[in-house]
Amino acid sequence: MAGIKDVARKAGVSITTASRVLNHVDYPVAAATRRRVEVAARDLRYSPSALARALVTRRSGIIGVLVGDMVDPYFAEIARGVEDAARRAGYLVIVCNTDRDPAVERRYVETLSDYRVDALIFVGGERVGASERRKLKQVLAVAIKRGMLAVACAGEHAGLPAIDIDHAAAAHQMVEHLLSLGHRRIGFIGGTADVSTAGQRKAGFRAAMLAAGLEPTLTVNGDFTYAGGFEAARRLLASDGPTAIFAANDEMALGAVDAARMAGLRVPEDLSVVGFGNTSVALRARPALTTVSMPRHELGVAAMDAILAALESRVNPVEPASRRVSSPSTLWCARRRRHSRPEKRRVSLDVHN
Amino acid sequence: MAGIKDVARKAGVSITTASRVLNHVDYPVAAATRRRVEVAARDLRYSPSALARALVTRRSGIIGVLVGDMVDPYFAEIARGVEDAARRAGYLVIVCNTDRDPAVERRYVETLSDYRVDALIFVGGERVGASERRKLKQVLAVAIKRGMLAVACAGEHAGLPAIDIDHAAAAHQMVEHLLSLGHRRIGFIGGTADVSTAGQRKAGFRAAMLAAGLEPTLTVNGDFTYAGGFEAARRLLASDGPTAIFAANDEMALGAVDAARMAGLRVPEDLSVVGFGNTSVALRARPALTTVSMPRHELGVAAMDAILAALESRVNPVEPASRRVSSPSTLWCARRRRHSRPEKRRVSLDVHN
DNA sequence: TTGTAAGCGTTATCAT
DNA sequence: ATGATAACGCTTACAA
Repeated sequence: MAGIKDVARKAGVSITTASRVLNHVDYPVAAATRRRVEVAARDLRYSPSALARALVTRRSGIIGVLVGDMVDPYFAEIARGVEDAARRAGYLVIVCNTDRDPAVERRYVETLSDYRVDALIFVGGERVGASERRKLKQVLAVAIKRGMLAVACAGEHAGLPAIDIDHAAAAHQMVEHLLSLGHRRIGFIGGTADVSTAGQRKAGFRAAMLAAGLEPTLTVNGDFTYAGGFEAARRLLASDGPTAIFAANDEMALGAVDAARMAGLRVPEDLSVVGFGNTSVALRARPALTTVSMPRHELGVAAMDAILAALESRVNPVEPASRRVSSPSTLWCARRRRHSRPEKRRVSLDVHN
Repeated sequence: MAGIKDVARKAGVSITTASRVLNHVDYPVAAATRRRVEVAARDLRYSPSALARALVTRRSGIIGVLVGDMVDPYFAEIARGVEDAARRAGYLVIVCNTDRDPAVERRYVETLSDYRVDALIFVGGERVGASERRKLKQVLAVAIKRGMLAVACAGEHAGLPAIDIDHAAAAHQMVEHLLSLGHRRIGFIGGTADVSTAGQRKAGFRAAMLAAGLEPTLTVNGDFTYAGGFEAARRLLASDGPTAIFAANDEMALGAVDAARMAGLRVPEDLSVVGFGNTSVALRARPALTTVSMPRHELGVAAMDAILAALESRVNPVEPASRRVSSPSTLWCARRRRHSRPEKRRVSLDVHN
């Protein structure tokens, strides 16, 4: 394996000079010398040891991404965004599947720490309450104190600064959309209490209803599953017939659609059902679901960009300096009638601290 | 950041001794000394530099996985299998999205090579014909000569040994299944010619038909898309009505189903349609599609296991020694009639060279 | 413009 | 059972 030493020898220069030609594009080196080194490197198929380089520069050029499960498109799309942004900047991405297990997360954080990854990105909200969380936070705190960067993306995680859409604002928008369609009796199917984003969505729903002078009383909690949505909708429809149901995620919305049909209602003629997340399953449903679009790919890109910015300026992203990023969330509206165009509204994307 | 030096000092021993305690579990070290080192390491939160270690041991503990697009569940499931197996063995996985672009692949191979990853796993078949392929092969050849391991998984790639199901055998099985159902006029919708596995599937179809004394004349080529399957099926149905259609992938099979319905045929009563790949879209279709099950997760695991075995014995997986692995492919049969159980048949999984 | 030499944090080879 | 010390391949003051 040809090293820089070989290149230097073949070019008849010192290792230092070779290094300068190979790395610092701007460093003053005689044109002839530069040429010789470049030729030598090519001839020898010089492959710089990123390991050795990382050891001395204290920059590995590797980013660790922790996802629940990369097979889940939700995580995959975000991870892909991270990877795209990473590649553009010359970084590599290590993907870790944690299955949301805090113990696994902790072990990964330790290992990635050993590899001196430049940053950690936790994708998706954490499941709160687990006692293992404490250990994870500790390990993470140590890693961060040692200079490692870490952010959460699309969900809260270990109290890290988070790159996320504003779930409350997005939910707010969706309610306004329903209101503009003439709906007044709007039901809400929330998620489980242990997921922070679920609470934010519900808060947005309530705020929008109250702002319109309506009581947000028709709310039931689901568990993010199709079955949970089905059951929750059944309850909502039994009690006091809403004309629209807003589910905190698409899966539950789909369950609600079927529950409505089971109850003899036509969707969307008799009942409007909207979701959150614009997952592929929602788009393929018939009729397609109106849903809050989460720009997952862009969120991944934004997370990586935040890391990049911090890496370059050596500013910890925890600092207020880098709180805002640009990508918007949109409302993805299924065509309710022929010829109507999908509607889009902007919702700001923030870095929460 | 506490290094081994700090641990050694705090424990009052030499770096060598500290290293021995920390790594070689079996090396003879006085119990008391061992204890002191362990305590020191814990107190200092010693984080061994995997980089430094990799530099000297020439083993990075990192595996590079190249996929077309990690958002595609096809790739994601295989990559997840790789990651699962890697984690068990203490390896980390760098995931690279190539979008099947040979130029991107080449750059990734170079970069991963610089990072001295222990092995490369190319997931999914390559698109042949591109001129960039030559360069890729060259770069790869150099990397391999330098000791890097490389295999292909679920498709051929750069002539590398491949961990894959036997596509021809699987297709053969599927045809036999259709024959056992009484079908004689069986149509086949192939994939594009530039994908090697497509050719293998068609070969399996032909062989099975001929073995049954039937002429495999009803074959049309598609392009792996829903639309392609639709059009191909239209042609098949127009010419000479088959009672069953076997598509080289699920997407095309779905297109065929709709084409049949458009032609006034009931599926599966009037026409049986089967696919290949048991992708989620096939399983969610109504009625669910009978399809050849590709054990994607297991393929990923098998690929990683092959790498692991070679890594431990320092045997290049190209050698005939490690050609066979165990996981089987199965035929996933949708329930055609009530109460009938999904049927499973085994198809061997081989490492092709 | 170029070179010398001191690390970066480990492991590994000899000694003792 | 334990310890110097030389690599590993590179970057980077500091000189010249």
